[in-house]
Amino acid sequence: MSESAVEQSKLLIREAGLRATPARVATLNLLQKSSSPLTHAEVAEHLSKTGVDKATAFRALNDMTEAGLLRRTELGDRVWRFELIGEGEHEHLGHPHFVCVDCGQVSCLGDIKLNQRSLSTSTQIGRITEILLRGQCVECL
Amino acid sequence: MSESAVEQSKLLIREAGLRATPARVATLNLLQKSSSPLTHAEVAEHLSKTGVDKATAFRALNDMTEAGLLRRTELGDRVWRFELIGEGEHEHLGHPHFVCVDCGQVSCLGDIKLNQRSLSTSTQIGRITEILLRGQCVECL
DNA sequence: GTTGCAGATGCAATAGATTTGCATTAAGTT
DNA sequence: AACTTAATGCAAATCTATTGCATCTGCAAC
Ligand SMILES: [Mn+2]
Ligand SMILES: [Mn+2]
Ligand SMILES: [Zn+2]
Ligand SMILES: [Zn+2]
Repeated sequence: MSESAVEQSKLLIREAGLRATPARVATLNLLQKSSSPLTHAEVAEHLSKTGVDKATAFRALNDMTEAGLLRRTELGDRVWRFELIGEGEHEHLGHPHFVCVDCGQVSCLGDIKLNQRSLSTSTQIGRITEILLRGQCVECL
Repeated sequence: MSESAVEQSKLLIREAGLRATPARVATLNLLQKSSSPLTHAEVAEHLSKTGVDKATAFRALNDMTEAGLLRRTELGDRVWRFELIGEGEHEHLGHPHFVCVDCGQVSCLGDIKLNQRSLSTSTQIGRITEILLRGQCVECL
């Protein structure tokens, strides 16, 4: 992890109104490098190598989520996952995800849209802000 | 609950290879009348009125799910929900659901489809078997 | 560079949903 | 009616996440 990346994380954290502690900086940097959302356990295990308690890891994730730096979602396996909120992304309007029901692999998706007919159905239900797809990944087919 | 409905439930349960106990019959009949999937707690509370323990309610739901009578899904709020598998429905290929992130209301949806572009994206990911939409229901908008 | 203090952390205890062990009961068969 | 084995009741245990509290530390002000 480059020096500048650490400094940039510290800035982001402070801008969000939180103190830039080692646990938070490490968490943010870890999520920055990850291509899919990470669970509390995954982050906690990473941080534990530097002696950080899992309660602290969890609080780092929750606090940064409340502060608007991260997004927290539950993808159907009863475990919270956290990911960085991208530059242009709206805080509560995330991108779609895919979860493999066999191996548990999670993928972040780009531009998934409903067809016209489904869209009109959906407006009668309310405002859709999140799409989650589940199934079998190519590995597990 | 009509006599014939009870007898029909008993038959269904026995056909699935399970004993037709009062707890299971009551569970099946309750789910039959419900228009959206019910949680463990909701079913357990209903059954508790007739003296059924919640562990039994949980086992009734899990056992009938394993036996192929029910479908169990987690819609993002860390609680299992159960619904009858319809006549024509495939066991693992359910219908889409919508969950209101504000009030928690759950709706079963009919024919939600992805648009053509998203469909081709999805085949590169794997086989989609379930779609979950989240957002705000009309009540909460 | 030192100080002060609100915010952050460690550790253990707790919470909420679901599951499991085990002795006892009862469904379905003979 | 008796028998065999699945199902149940009750309590204890799991699993994931949260919280209380004493102690520590980031960082802003001297
Ligand atoms: Mn993502
Ligand atoms: Mn449904
Ligand atoms: Zn897979
Ligand atoms: Zn609502």
